[in-house]
Amino acid sequence: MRWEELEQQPCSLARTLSVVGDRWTLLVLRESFLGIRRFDEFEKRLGITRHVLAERLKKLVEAGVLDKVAYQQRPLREEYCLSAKGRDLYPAIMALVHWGDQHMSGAEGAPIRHIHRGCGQPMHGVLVCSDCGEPLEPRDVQLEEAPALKGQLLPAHWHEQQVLG
Amino acid sequence: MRWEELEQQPCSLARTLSVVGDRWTLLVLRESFLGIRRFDEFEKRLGITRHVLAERLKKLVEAGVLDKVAYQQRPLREEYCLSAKGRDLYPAIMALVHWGDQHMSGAEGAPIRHIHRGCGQPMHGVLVCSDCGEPLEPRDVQLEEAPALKGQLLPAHWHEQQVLG
DNA sequence: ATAGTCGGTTCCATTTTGGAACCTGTCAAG
DNA sequence: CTTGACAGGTTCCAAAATGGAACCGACTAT
Repeated sequence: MRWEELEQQPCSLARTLSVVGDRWTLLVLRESFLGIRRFDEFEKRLGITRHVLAERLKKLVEAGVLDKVAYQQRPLREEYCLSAKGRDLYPAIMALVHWGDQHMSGAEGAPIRHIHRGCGQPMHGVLVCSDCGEPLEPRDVQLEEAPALKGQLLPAHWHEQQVLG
Repeated sequence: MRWEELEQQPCSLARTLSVVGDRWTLLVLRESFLGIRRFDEFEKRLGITRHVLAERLKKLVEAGVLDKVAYQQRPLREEYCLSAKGRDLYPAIMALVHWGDQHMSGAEGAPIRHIHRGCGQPMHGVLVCSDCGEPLEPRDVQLEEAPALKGQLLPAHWHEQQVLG
């Protein structure tokens, strides 16, 4: 499988990774969530090369994750703003950040604390079932292939295994 | 910034990406969550080259995300099992999958449906506040740099902006 | 003796990245 | 009216990562 094929794969993870699955893209989006919108600000804050930054921004715009919006004419200057589709990546980014907080922090603890304005407390994101609200454990989630893909996605005998923690 | 420096950065997202932030690693972990454990199974199901697969598995073992466990002697054969640290990536992977389900599915809908065994319903993961249980919106989360890093992580005037959706 | 299995390693051509220099409009200062 | 600065790129080359295929080593099965 090569990279261009990822988007075509019948797997939502692969399809997501075809948009955000590389080294720099998620860091660009982190900056977007912090309010960074301009080329040179991304460049300064990330230390990314201009070449790669231009390419990533272009891809994110093509994917509809960022919108290119003019903020002045003469000379034309545009900035990159999160679209609704881009903002929907927030849970994924928070989940990755929380894993880093848990498993990759030194003795000093997490670099950034998150305070929920609703309740005023330090917090982290917890993934729960959209139906019953219980925290999700891998073992509690049963997978069902879409009818058209029966037998193509899950390993043989998947239903007999208790593999997920 | 080059890639080896990522792990050293005072940012939990960058640190997480130093482990799982490349094209193939998350797909390897997807297979792990489906119960795949052996080299040749990863290879067959992913279409990854043996070269890259060997390197990714080695990195994941070094990072403590997978454990290398012998399943036979003579000849020694080992398989790669998710550790607790690896299983903690489940929320992040589910969040990425859900984004793909929402934004990258064609007319046929999501390739895989998730049923919560607890409540028996089709569901997806929702990220909620660990303290009050409300769904998380970017605008509701206030960021505070750790004392030692004051002024180094957030953009100037971050607190004056309403940027996040 | 021969073939097959599993888990790799080696080699080379192609792609992607890092790093620096250069380009294009526009304004502002000297 | 020349010089410099600024924002947002593009171009070029060397270095690193990847894809693809072949090879290897320890064993087992026929």
